Amino acid sequence: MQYGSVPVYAGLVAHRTGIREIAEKAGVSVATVSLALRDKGRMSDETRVRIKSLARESGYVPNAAARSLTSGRTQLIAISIPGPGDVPEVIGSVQYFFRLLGAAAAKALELDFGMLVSSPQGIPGNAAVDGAIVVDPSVDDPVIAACDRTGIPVVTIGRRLASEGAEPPRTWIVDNDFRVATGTMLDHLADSGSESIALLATEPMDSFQQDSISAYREWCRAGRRESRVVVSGSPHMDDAAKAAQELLAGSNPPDAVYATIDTLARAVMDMAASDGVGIPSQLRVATCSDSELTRTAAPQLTTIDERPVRLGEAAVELLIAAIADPDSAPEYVEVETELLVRESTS
Amino acid sequence: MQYGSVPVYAGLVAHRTGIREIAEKAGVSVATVSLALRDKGRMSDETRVRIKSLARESGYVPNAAARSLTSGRTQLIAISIPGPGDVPEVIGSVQYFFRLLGAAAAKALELDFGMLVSSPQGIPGNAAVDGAIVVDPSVDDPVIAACDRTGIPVVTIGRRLASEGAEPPRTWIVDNDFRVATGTMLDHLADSGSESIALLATEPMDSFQQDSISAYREWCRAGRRESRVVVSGSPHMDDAAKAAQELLAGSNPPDAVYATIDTLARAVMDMAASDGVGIPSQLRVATCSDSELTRTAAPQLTTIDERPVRLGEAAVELLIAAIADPDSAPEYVEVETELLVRESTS
DNA sequence: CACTTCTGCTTAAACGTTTTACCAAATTGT
DNA sequence: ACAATTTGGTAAAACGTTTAAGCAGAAGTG
Repeated sequence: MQYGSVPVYAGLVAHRTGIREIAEKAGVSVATVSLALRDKGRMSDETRVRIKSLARESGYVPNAAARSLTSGRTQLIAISIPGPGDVPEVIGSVQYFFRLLGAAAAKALELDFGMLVSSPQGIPGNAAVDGAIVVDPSVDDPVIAACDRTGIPVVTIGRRLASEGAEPPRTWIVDNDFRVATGTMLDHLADSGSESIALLATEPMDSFQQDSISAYREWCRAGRRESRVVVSGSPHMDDAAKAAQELLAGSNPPDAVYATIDTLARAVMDMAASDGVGIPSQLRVATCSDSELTRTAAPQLTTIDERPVRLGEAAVELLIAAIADPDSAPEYVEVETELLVRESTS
Repeated sequence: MQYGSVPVYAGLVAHRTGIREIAEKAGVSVATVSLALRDKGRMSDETRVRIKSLARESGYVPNAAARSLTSGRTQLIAISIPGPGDVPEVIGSVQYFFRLLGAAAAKALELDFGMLVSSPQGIPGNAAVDGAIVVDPSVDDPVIAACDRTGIPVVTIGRRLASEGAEPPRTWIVDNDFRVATGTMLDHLADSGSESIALLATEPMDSFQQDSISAYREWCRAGRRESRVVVSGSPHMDDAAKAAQELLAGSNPPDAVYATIDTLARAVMDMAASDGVGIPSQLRVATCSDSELTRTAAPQLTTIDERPVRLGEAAVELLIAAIADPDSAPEYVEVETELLVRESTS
């Protein structure tokens, strides 16, 4: 019924009614229509209501390009996410990105903005955007550089590692406090009875792992414990397995491992299984980034949930606020992490 | 050096040079500049070259809104992907979507289009797009309905299940041939020595599983084998485990299972492990959607790779072709799947 | 030499809004 | 009763491009 009766695609694109036609029907000027629809200007209530209902009836949708032209705004923001290809398909990371992206898009939609997918290499050619979100910015991020050139605001999720010499441009930042999160995790492991806790990280190094490592070292120093950090060459399974072996094979292996990403945790679990080491009885394992994998692992993995949904939403809110008021000072917003204790540590 | 010396954000947005200023500098009219930059119109080579280099020097970027206004095109396409929340976070699905999205965005970029993330509920408010891609369309997809109303082309990835009564609107379709893929998989299992092969699927049902099931039934009939299909209530681990049990617990269990998604395959493997059934020696397991999970499972899982990258690229190419020529007839493009044989079946 | 046909531009309208400035009529204040 | 103010609008410019139409001079044609 809905389709089929009227051939919608007739070669000619459906004519969209504009402000002009509404003005004609209502017997007023286009200016009046424009003002009426946006609850501006002065006119009788009767006129305003009449225009609005007329607009609704005729299915009026304002032309985004025309609006854009006068306002100088596009109501579009770009989001740059380490894409497949750039990033090994670590399950936790992909799920994290996907949830973040979905939440950000939904929030943008709610605030009447569209979200453009940008590659980390740069923003789509001409598509002028009012601002950009950069997830896990690289040291010399091209998207940030591009925005900086045109003077549009940028919100990063995660900090950029400082590059030497160059003073970083003004950016708004949304991040977790991984120093606190790491401390909470280590406290939990210690409370559960772990005596020697090791940390397993991986190249490429980023602000998240950097923070975790330094917080770990401090925590160990404060508690007069020995610290032990192993950094895998890559997050891939083979490198991860090597790193796990290095960590566990020694004469006095740790009784707990905090691995910064899921493939590392998994490598540890596999190694433990093949050595007949019980989890959590003989070895506690925990990781960061909650995902389907950690929820359904056997045993289920204790993790830090970074709350990607909140990160995405916060970034969009911050960015849109910055767009609305370009003179506002950059802010730093912290999203609280949550420790999810599961079987692997209890 | 690059930053810091010049305060880029000075409250006032950086003035962007327009066609007018270039015209002034070059001592010609704006029309000439416009034509020169797009290799149109008649003018001396000298003038054209002069204008172009002037434009380059002054960092001219055409105003997208103004272009849009005259051309009626936005150079923007929307993509609707079952978002987190709508879809259980099945690892394979998320990785599939993520790769598809990344590839589609890159291809769009290459063809000078921007890609807008749209929720399955509808296209971002005013953001006028020239076309849309809908991944796994639902029966009464709101995005398709919206596009149909405004007469813009839609490419779906995966078919819509037919809804009764309503004739489906004209859409371009990109899909895998799951009938062929299923046949290939079943042949492989049979060639490996499997005598009784079962199929495990899940609600919600979609075109992909529907095709797989019917192909499976046909294949069994053709080979005079008994067919056995179990459909899980949901892709979640608990339901999947129940379905796996139902499949394996009987008096004469199958010696091979083809599970349509990874959580189902995983449930089967877990069940087998706890029953002490060897994989692949006593039970072969295979699934669809290649992901990090199937690559790193122990044993590694044989899967069908749907080639999400190719799907995404093909959809974008098709859509942009349809935008360029709105009168063209809808096409159906098939992306070949690939059988990835791994330990779990050999 | 008187035409036609190129060549290399220019002028101006158009795209669909928003916004500023202005105006006539009605109302209020004194 | 006259000025001041308020009400309910309107006209026109502006945003930055594209494009159709036109035009003067140069070059070619018979």
